[in-house]
Amino acid sequence: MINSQVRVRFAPSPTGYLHVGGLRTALYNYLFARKNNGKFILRIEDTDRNRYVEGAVENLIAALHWAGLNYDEGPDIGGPFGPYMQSHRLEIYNRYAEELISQDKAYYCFCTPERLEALRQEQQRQKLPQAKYDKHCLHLSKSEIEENLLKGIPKVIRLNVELNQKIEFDDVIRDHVEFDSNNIDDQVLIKSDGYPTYHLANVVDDHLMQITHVIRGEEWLSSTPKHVLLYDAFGWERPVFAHLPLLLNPDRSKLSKRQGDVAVEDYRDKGYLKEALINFVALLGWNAGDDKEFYYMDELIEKFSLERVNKSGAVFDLQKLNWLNAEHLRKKSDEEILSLLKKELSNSEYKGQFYSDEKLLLIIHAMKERVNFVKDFIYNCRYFYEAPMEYEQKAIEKNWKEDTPQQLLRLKTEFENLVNPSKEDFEHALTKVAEELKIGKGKLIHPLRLAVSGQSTGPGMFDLLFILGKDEVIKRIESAIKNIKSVKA
RNA sequence: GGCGCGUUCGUCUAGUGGCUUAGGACGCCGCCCUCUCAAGGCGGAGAUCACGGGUUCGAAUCCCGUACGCGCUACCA
Repeated sequence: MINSQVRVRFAPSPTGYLHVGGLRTALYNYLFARKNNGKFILRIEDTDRNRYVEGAVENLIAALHWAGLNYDEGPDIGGPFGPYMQSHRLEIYNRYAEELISQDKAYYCFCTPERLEALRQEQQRQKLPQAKYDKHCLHLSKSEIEENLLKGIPKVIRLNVELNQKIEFDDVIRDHVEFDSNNIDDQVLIKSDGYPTYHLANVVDDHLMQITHVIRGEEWLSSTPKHVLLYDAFGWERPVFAHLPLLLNPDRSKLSKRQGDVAVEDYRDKGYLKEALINFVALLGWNAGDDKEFYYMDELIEKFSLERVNKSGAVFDLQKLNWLNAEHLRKKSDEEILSLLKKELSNSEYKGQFYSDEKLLLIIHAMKERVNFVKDFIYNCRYFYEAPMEYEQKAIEKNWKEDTPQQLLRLKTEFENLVNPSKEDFEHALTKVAEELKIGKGKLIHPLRLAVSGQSTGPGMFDLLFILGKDEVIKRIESAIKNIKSVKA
């Protein structure tokens, strides 16, 4: 072990999308691998034929790539220990299961689902503390087994769990954990369709792929004794185990679809930045021990350690994610945001229109401190892209008074005299009007803002006017004056 | 039911026997800045550290018990 390289894997079953809990598991594996100059492997655990979902693997891979969790070996890129899709490794599992049988550490079981069901019911009726298979087929004679096999009676292969054994293992996160083998069922290893169960496939592959650290969700803690038994039965060295705390709904149940979005794709489509999602999810169950909350991937790699992972579940709090998203967005350069904004625009109702990079950059600069998402650069300030169709009702009542049309008219003529006005020119013009009318600048700014943007909030007045440009400003003042008359009539 | 794991402000968490009148962050509230909204700055409310016993001069921190929550208990992963 001293010289062995760290090798970890993310081993999802392809359910159709990448769960955010899965994203965090993948992230911790990734961080641990990168931190230790190890390898990060993607392995698809598709051993349940009933759960086959078209395109699921492709989705999973796309989500992982989007998040920046690039693996060193995997189904699409191969590697020295492939194939990385369990459904392509069936012979391997069967070979190892047979090996166990030859050593009496596993056995064929021909029991029908009906008998199993009846057994379960009987055990329940007797209120036995634990429902387990009764090892009926363990006691079949050699000839009976031969005969059943020859007849082609459906069979499974079960692990032969010895009674009265103490099974113990160490977990980086949970410390020492102990189980009594009397509580452990003779787990099915190979199903009647010839596919392995998770337990066998997982252990065999982790060994064959030379996985050194098994970092997975806490839901696997209870099955770890079965895995430990398998490692021991094969005479293989156990990996280091690290069982991660679960991600929870606000009501503290396991994070589920019912109570919100759980797919990484959902968050991506809602406009969350991958940097923010990664940052957020990394902090759900781990921290460096200091007050730092804002991280980029390379800093996470540098600081990460399994020892500092928490034991208890963490609620997925959208408000904090939103804050992190805004933080990450603000930290981006205007040029970086520009390309994100252009992509967003090409998917918006404004996709046919042309907006120069110059103008877009001005919008970005003006709005950067006021947005949480890239799409807010469009929908929080539509007035940059089109003249207002209507005016905020509350703001009309507050800002548009009897003398507003006159004042706007006065501003309009003043603006008309400007030649290629800068932001400052607009400001001087407005100041001049305010002085002439003997009123505060605010008295002009608020009605003007409403006239020109339809809203009562936004970036600084003169930034707004400058970005819109003289001609557009004048046009909007004119139509606002008309609207005031009809509104106030 | 059985087995396992967990339990510090609403949420994410710091804390590994004295530095703690339990610190930070999100959210909330207030003030400042200010043409609005943000951002930023300052401040506030918010946790008898689940509960009960021990150990100790001293416990959120160690031990035991209880409660509650979650996970597993499939030829699902």
